[in-house]
Amino acid sequence: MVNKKKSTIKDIANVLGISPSAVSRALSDHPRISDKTKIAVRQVAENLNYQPNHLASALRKGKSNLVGVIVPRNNSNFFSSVLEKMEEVLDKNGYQIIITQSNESYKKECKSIDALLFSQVDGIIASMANETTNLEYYNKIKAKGVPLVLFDRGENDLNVDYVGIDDYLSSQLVVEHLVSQGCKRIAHIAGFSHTRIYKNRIRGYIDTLKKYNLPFNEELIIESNLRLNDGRAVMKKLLKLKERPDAVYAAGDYAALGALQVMQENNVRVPEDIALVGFSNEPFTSYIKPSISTIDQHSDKIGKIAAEAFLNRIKHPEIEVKLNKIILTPDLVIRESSNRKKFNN
Amino acid sequence: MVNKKKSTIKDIANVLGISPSAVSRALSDHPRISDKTKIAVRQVAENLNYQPNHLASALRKGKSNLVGVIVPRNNSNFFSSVLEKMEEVLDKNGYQIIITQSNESYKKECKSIDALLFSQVDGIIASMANETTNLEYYNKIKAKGVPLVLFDRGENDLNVDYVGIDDYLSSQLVVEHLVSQGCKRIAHIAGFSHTRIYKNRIRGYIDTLKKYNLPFNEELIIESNLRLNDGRAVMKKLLKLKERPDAVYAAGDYAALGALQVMQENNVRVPEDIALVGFSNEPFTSYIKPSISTIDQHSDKIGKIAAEAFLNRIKHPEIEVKLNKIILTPDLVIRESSNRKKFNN
DNA sequence: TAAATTTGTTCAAACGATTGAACAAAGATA
DNA sequence: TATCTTTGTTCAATCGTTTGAACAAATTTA
Repeated sequence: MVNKKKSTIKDIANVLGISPSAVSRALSDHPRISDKTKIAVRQVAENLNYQPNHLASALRKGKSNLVGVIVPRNNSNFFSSVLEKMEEVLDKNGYQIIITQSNESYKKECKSIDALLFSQVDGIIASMANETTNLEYYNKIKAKGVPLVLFDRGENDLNVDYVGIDDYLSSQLVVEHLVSQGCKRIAHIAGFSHTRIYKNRIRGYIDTLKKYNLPFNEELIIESNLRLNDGRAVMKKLLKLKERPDAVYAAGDYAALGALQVMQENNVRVPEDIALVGFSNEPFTSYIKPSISTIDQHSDKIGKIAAEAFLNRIKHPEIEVKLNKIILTPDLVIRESSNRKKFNN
Repeated sequence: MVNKKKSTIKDIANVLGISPSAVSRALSDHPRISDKTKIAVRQVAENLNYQPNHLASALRKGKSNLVGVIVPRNNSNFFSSVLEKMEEVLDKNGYQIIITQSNESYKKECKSIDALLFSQVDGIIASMANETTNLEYYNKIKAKGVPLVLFDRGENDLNVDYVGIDDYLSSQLVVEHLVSQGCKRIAHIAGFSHTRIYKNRIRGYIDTLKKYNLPFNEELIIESNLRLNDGRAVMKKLLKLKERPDAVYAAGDYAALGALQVMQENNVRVPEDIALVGFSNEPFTSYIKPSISTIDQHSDKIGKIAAEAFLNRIKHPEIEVKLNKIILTPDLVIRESSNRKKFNN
């Protein structure tokens, strides 16, 4: 018969006839405790199947060793890859992750923040929902003195640590590549410009067009939620233009996929008639025919750096919290959907 | 200047000149507290930006309102969809989820279990790693008296609640469908048979072949990890057989995709030369050309039912823990990769 | 040998919320 | 008016661990 009652530090103390504090110190390897006692305590702890009560120590120590992470959705490879790396780094430092999903909803995001603060997390690492424009809730985190790190989707106004890639440069890489493939009328399936990262991608797109003296055309840039169906809808509009584009740059891979489907349904050859580039390097972009060129965001690095930024804040609480941006350089992955010259590699 | 010190029940008591216990009862709407006091307490709590300390109440009450979830990986749509629904149901009942990933590794799974028990979770909902055959760690959960619910990947020997689909029936549906399409030599890219679900899929496959008097051929069934590259490798082997199969049933969508790639690279027409069916209804199966027929596992229902099974255990701890299987009926989603007759719908 | 230091341990007060029991005041009942 | 209930609150213990301070015993130093 298994004993279901959880054993405590007190039980160990009773067995050995010493005080609970001695046991506590023995378990945490306090220098003032004799080796003899330490060994005995560890032995008894093992026998009693002792499991320290995290709640009690967290309460006493004022820290839970829990880190809350908020992601818009975790079914994209980008986020699950970021999370995996984050977990790895934090785990090594004795922290555990609580993951919550905002599902791109502002309301859900607020609930997540409340839930995390309620759980007494020692910090929050978040990527903001698309919908979020009101920063009140994020300021609540700061007001509580809980370290906050943003990644991918962040807002400068919050003045906290941020990790992401250079979105402006990403667009520049994409447009320059398309230009090198001979494209002259480049359309952009954009994200909503109220979100900083999408605004930057739009800016990069427009500026680079100008740099190459290509006409910037209002009708070639359409903002959307970047889901598969948004990509489809936008592409249909683009195909209806009197003058079709000869390249499409989508600010998200799912939108790019939707666009590709519509092009294939309309017998548009990719990349010969219209070249296509996506964004995020979701795995499926390499699976399908034609494979889709895209921007790689270094998800593993982002996860690692965000976790380290948090750890740094914890280690040096004296350093004033201020905007501290870490911007990674994106990689353009050239695949079939935009490769007209057929490189030999 | 924002006050970063977190306010406690005591602070509220001080402001109002009442005792902390009165405040505690007021906040939990105790009938013996006057409405006047309740209103005043809520008012002050609001003003002080009071956030209850979950650790303290959890410690006192002996329950954390945390549920640990272990998934092999959360980058598949199946698991993220299960998780989403689980979270929804548990959230409504005041529980929060801590997600950990085993990455299909037994060692990581043990670490996850320890971490969750350490966090004093009130229960664990898990889908076992492929690698796991030793149930010692899962028994540890039971020994601690922590409710355990398994989903998708589970073991009967643990004698706990289990939610999953009927794997045997899934194979039956697939094989019958392929037979109806005129296929006679059906290969199976199988998962490792030491895992119960894959064993059942294999059994269903073999039995249904027999039912239709089709020859069962050892060389047509190959076990693997079911990743994309495994699918590729197995398909290459199958194509090298003197007598090629005319249908391939893969026990996972990624393996099916790998197989599809290899077939396309070898100019095998799908479904005309070889029909293909996958398993799990990952979104990409509907995106690609040809779209892949697959088995839908009702991920949302699984998430919901698993969460409810946990809640039920909590509500009725007196009921003896025993094997309680809930088996859902799978749906076969017929798409282009196996549809030779071209239905008109 | 007395005083100072080191070593190993215990004591008791925290951490913040909850809760059974106690109790005074107000209202109802006899 | 005396007694019983009800109402609204306080007291004090508790959950399991941590930690500053105290202290006795052993060891070193003067």
